[in-house]
Parts: sequence; C-alpha cells; structure tokens
Amino acid sequence: MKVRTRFAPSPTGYLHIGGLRTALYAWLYARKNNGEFILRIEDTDQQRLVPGACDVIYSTLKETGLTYDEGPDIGGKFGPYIQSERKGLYREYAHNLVAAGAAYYCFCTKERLDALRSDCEQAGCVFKYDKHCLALTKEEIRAKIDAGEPYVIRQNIPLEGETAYTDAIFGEITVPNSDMEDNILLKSDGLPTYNLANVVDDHLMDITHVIRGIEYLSSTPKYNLLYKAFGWEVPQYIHLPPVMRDQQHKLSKRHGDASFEDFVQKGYLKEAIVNYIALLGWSPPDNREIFTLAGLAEVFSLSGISKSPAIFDEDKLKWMNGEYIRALPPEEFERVARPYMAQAIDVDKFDTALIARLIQPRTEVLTDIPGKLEFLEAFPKYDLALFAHKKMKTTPESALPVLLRAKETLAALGDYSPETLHDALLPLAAEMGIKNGQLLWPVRIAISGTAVTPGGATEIASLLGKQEVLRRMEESIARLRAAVQ
RNA sequence: GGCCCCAUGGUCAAGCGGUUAAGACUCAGGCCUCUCACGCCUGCUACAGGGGUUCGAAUCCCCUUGGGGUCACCA
Repeated sequence: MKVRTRFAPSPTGYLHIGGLRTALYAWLYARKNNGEFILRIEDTDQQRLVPGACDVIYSTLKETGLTYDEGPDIGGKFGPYIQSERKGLYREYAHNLVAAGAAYYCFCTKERLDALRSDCEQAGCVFKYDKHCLALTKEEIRAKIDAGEPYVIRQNIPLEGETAYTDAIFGEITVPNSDMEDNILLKSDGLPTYNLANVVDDHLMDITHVIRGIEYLSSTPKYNLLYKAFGWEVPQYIHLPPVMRDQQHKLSKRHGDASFEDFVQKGYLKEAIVNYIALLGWSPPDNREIFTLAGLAEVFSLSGISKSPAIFDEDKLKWMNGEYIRALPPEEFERVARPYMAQAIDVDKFDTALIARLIQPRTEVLTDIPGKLEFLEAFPKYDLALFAHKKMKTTPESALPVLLRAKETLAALGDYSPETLHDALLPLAAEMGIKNGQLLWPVRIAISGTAVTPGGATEIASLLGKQEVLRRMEESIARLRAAVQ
C-alpha cells in the first residue's frame, strides 16, 4: 500500500516551528517511502478563523520546499481539503455512529454543563460528562429535535475496560476507558470537532501514517474506538515530542520565537531553519549535521526520532546559519546580503562585492550585517584609546609618527585595490623596522574609528577610497596631535 | 489531582547487557593573522537518586524525584 502522510494545521495566521517540524517529518516520511504528502486545513473552529491564514501555510510550505501532492490550493482526488467545505460529510458519518450506538444526541445546555463542572470542582473531582442524554428515548429525542432544540452528538465511550494501540515511537499505549470522556463529535453548529474530523478525513483521504504532535498521544484510543465503530482500519500512529523554549515552556508566539516567519525576519536562512529543526527530535544514522532536504529524505527514518521534548537552542541555529551563509556562492551571498547592507550604507557608493567577500565569513545572521558597516558611511567620533593595543604594543603616542608616514604612502598611491594597498603598506612597515601590526592597527583605527571591523586596514582603505581615507587620516592625526601634546 | 508518556554534559544527541560513554553547539586555551571572524588543534562538562535482575547495567525491572502531555461545542 502506498504511504500517504498529511500535515493538518489549523489556520492560525502563522506557522509554528513545532508545526513546521511536524510537517517536515511527515513530508520526509512520505518522500523517503515514495509516498504522497497531503495538506489539509482544519478550520472547524468558527471562533478562531483568521483571514488569510491559509496563504501563510501554503507559502511557507512552498518556500521551505515541503511540496505537497494534494491540497486546498492545488486540488487532488480526495478533496475538498478544507474541513469547513466538508461539513455535510461529517454530519452524515456522525449520524451513522448514532445509528450504530457508538454515539448519541445530547441536548444538555451550557448551563447544566457548567453547573456539573462547578459541583465537581467543589467536590474535588475531575469533571466528566455524566451520559445524561444517553438515557433519552427515541421519542424524546425526536420531539426535542422537532422542537428545534440545539444538540450535539457525543461519542459513547464504554465505562469499563481499556483501549490500547501501538505508536511507532512510544510503543504500546493503554488508556482505561473510564478515563475517557464522551467527547463531542458534532457541534451544535453542525461542524465536527477534531475528534470526529480527523478520523473521518484520515480514513477518507487514505492516510496510512498519522504523524502529529504528542498532545494526541493519550486521546488516540478514543479515535480508535471510532475507527472500530466505523469498521475502518486504523492508521499507523507516529506521535512527536514537543519543541520547547526551555525545560518547562513550549515555544510561544508571545516570545517571538514561535513562528517560522519570526526566524526569517531575524535573519536566518530558510534552509538553515529547516535543517536545524530536522535535527531537533531526530538524529541521522551517522554524525552528519548539514543536510539538504533531499539529503534528509534519503536517510530519514522513524527510528531516529526521540521520545523526549527537545529544547530549541538558538545558539546552535546561529552556528548552523553561519555554516549555510559561508557555503553560499559569493554572488549569491552578495545578493541576499545587499538589502541588509543598504540599511547601513549607500550601496551605490561602495564596492559591494568586496564588502560581501569580507562579511561573508563574519556573518551568522543576516541582521547583523548593518551594524558591521555603519563606520563606512559615517566616521565615528571614536575614543583615541583605541590606538592602544596590548599585543601590538601600540599606544596613541606611538601611533602618531606611524600615521604620518602611512599618510604619505597612502597619498602617493593611485590605485586603491586591497592588493596595491597591501603591497605598499607592508614594505613601509619593514622600512620603519616595525611589525606589520604596529603599522596596520593604527591605520585601521585611524580610518575606521572602530575597534572591530570586517577586514583589515588595507581592505577598509580600499572600500573607503583614497579621498575618504586621506580625509579620515588627517582628522585622526589632528586629534592625536592635540591629545598627545 | 487522575490518566498517559519521558529521563545520557548547559543544549541537541549516539549508545540497544561487556565502550577509555561518540559527535555537534556553547564555553575556555592555543595556532593562523593587518583587528575581529573564518579555519585548524586542545580542553572542561553527563548516564537524576535508590533498590533489584545479572558474572557484568547508561542499557532490563521496581520505587522515588524531576519534566512533558491530557482532562473544552480548541485543535
């Protein structure tokens, strides 16, 4: 039988990192097994509809390369793929369940339920629906429905016994029936709850492997009772442990660390994010860490999935993002970096190819690019103490004569390529009998006014150009003169 | 709280009864070097605790502790 997996998010307006990882694993499993990956939108909660939310899901999946074979926007032979468009179906199946005795009508009002709940709370017990409406006769039910009383359909769960199933990751899971509630299957608005919809759709859509979050681990027996009542074959279950922010909190929207988009905005490359989350909760058979999607699909296996929650480590993501950035072809890096350069400098005034070459190995996230370039656009009013460098044994005093000589050389030079500058300045150091660093450190400070720059004196000088270099040299020399005196 | 599940360094993790308990990130030190970074090398840090089973336990069992999940007309 052909493997079919699905990703079934609720349209909340953003794609949670944990959700993305679930989608990734479902996608990988399908691809690895030459199967199909389906996208289904679970929008049965009318209260939480967010306009445009589906588009976020479609576009994120496409941007990350998690292509689906069937889905709302591309169709497929098991459509529609949006649950609200399948309303009639669920109603029909819910009624079949009632006919089979596996479900029943419930007319209990919110008030009665609330009263029951608070009584329970006072008594210190856990609330569970009391099957009150199960006792209704056919006639009573008919009368209520004819009278237009709103109703829901509840699952009729046995009071005794237990229900078990085997999860591919966690093994055998057994839950006492008495712990399960007669959940609502069909709401009074005619739409199904997840309890019904996931079962009906997974079956109708021929899903063979249900890959989803661990929050469903202990409610899965209930769904299996439904499969059984329908006479359907249950799928293989694969529950995934959660992605955490720290030991006790999940990644949350509030903390700005929950959605894929948040990380893209923070300057992470899409490929790096996907690669990182693939490793959060799953490990490959070997020690590799850098994978393309295709590479992952080749080695992905359920046996590598771990059982315990994984804490999202942004430090490691940063490192991985750096790896991806460094691996980019130079032109490609320049292209993605350019908008970030533009935040700090006038990109038409500078040699952006050279800048790109300099910052590529120094960039971990795209967003730290502007900060590295500010000194190019505006010469900072720096502290003269910057001329002091312990290892180089330079001081503001020793810098002055060095700068005077360097300025002469710099003024005499026509070509300002890094190579020419290099070839002119190094001999000067030799001639002066000082170390390269003792010459180049003061020069770099004098023209950048910045302790740490992406590149050395010759490279910075090249970027700045002769005119600006000489201007900055003069200004620095003047300030030094005034201070040293 | 009931029920279900989990437990190797700060983090991700390998390990499937016999290992000097991998690797990666972080951190520290060093090399390289025109600053920083990159790269390269070295180092610090772990089997939650207690009982069993076994010739032998990180690996199997039990308890404790800690953590997660779940108990909605949400998914």
